[in-house]
Amino acid sequence: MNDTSDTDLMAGAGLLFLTDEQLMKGSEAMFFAYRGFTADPDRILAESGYGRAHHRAVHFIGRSPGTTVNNLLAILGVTKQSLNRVLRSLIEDGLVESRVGTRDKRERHLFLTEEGNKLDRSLTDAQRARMRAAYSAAGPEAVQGFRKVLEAMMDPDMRRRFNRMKDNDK
Amino acid sequence: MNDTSDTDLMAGAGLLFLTDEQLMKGSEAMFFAYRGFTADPDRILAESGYGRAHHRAVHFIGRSPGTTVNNLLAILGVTKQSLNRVLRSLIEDGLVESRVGTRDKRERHLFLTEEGNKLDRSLTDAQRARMRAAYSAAGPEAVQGFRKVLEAMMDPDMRRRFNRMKDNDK
DNA sequence: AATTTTATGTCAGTGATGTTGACTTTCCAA
DNA sequence: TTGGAAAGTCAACATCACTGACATAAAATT
Repeated sequence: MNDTSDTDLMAGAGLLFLTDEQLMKGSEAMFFAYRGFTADPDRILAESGYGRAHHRAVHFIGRSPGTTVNNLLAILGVTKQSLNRVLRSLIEDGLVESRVGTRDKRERHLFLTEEGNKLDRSLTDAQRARMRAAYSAAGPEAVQGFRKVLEAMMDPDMRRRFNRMKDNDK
Repeated sequence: MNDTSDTDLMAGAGLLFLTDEQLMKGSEAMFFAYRGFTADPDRILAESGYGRAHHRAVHFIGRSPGTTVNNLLAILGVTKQSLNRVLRSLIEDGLVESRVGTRDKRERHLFLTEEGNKLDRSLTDAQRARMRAAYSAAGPEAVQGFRKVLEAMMDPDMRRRFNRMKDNDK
C-alpha cells in the first residue's frame, strides 16, 4: 500500500530527501500550528463579539490605511458580499471609517478609527508575542527557513502580492 | 545552538533581533501560506461535496486507523456535535466504518473504507505535492527551520500530541 | 447493588463565514 | 451618450463552528 518510490529522492542543486511521511508530518504541523497561531486573537475577538474575518479586515486596513474595498477583496480572497457584511458592522461600530475617493468617487477608502486602532493593536500584540516566542524557541536560522517555506507555499498571485506589500527583509 | 551565524537576527544568548515589522510579516506569511496550503484539497473537496472538516476527519482516521471518537475530538479540537455531523455523513456515504470496541464497548473505533481511502489518498497527494514543491523551492535547511518554528507555534498540548503521533499506528 | 463517570450519539437552536445570483447606484472613460 | 467598472445591497443558502439538553450504554467506583 505504502510506496517507497523514487520520489523520496529529489536530485538538484540542493539534494532533498523527503519521505511521504515527512511531508505528511509537515502538513499536520501546519494544521496544528495554524490553530496555535489564531488561538490568541480568537480569544480577544470572542470578547469583542467579532470573528476572524473582522480581524483580517482590521489588520489589513491598519496595515494599509486608505486601501480600497477592491484591494482588500483581492488580499482577503473573499467575495465582496462577504466582506461587505464584515465592513458594515465595523463601520457601524465605529472601528472603521469609509471615505469616498477624491480622484475616483466610486472608490471607498478605508481607515481605522481610534477605536479600530485599539482593537488592531491588541490583536497584533497578541499574535506578535506568539510569533516572537516561536522564533526565539526555534532559533534564527529556523526563522529564515520558516519564511522561505511559507512563501513557497503561497499561490503565485498571493506571493507576488505579499512581496509587494511592504519592504522585505532577507 | 550556533549563535553566530546571522548577526542581523541575533542579539546575545538566545535573544533575537526581531522588529515588529518582521514579526508582522511573519504573521501575514502564515496567513497567505495557509490559504495556499488548503487551496488544492478545497478544490477536490468541493467536487465531492465535502468541506475541510471532512478532510481533517478522513485524514486523521486514515493516519490512525481504529482511533476512537474521543481521540479524534481531542486532535481536531471541535465539539462532539460538530464532529458527529461530519462523521455521520462520512459513515452514511460509506467512506468511514465505525466498529464497537471489543475491550470497551462504549468506544467506537473508526476506519476508512476502500472509498474513504481513495478520497484520503487524493487529498493527501495534492497536499503532499504542494509541500514537496515548497520544500524544494526553499531548500533542505529551510525545511528544518520551518518545522521547528511551526512546532514552537503550537499550543503546548497540541505540540505534545503532535510529537506523540509519530509512530502512532495503534 | 447502587451510583457515578465516561463515551458516544442526537436534537434543537444560534452565529460567523462563506457562496451565487440579481439588482441598483455612482461615475469614469471611450 | 453609452458602456462598463466599482461599490453596495438584498435574498437565499451551505458549511462549520458553538451551546445546551437529553439518551443510552457500559465501565468504574463506592
